[in-house]
Amino acid sequence: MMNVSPPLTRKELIERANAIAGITILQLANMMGKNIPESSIHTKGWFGNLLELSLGANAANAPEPDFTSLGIELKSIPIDTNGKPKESTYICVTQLNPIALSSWESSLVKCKLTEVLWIPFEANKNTPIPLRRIGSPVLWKPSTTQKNQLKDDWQELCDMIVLGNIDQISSSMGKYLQIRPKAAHSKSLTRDNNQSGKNKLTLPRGFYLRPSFTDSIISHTNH
DNA sequence: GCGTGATCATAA
DNA sequence: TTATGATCACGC
Repeated sequence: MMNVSPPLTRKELIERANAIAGITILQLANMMGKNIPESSIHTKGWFGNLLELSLGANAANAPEPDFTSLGIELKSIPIDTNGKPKESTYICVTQLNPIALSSWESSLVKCKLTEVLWIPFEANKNTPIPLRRIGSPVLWKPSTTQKNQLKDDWQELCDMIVLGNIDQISSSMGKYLQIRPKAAHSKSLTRDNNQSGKNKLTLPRGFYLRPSFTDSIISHTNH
């Protein structure tokens, strides 16, 4: 399998992403010497990993942006035949300690969403995986309005956690940013280390962006 | 278990 | 049809 080194500049990263825009998943897999899985049931995240390899992402599974030195996060985003996001987008784990909950400015969500390279790809079930095409990349930084929207949601949700009410959080909360389970299974447990959490065990959760938010990103920038 | 990459499956 | 809650795989 070919090894791709990290891009040294934003420009180089964008050029790499533009170079694969329009090709199929089969073509990219061939370039990287990878076999395409039959089904995505047991290979969730496969395409995201293929993209990381082919663009030279280097953060591995560390809680920081994929292109570490550039501070840019990579996100693949499945789109339907109308170009709309098919799924919400996972951002990061919901940390349950006082420092992580103390301010938006120092939060992992803000860090991950400082700058994102979105790579849309066709994901309608009627198209065989190998024939699905990769779309044009969108390099995005949140606007002031978007930042405020995300911050408001983050604050509301984190306030609940700080008050010891994490188990009252529902996925329906948050206009654009939501908290949902992120675990191996529904019986998974993690410790709530925030000061009002009384060290209770709770289901691990993550932050996700709703499709309405990501749609505004990818359809805005494309025309 | 934690954090990464996400999508599945069914209730609403 | 859509969104919530659940789940799959992997490195460490």
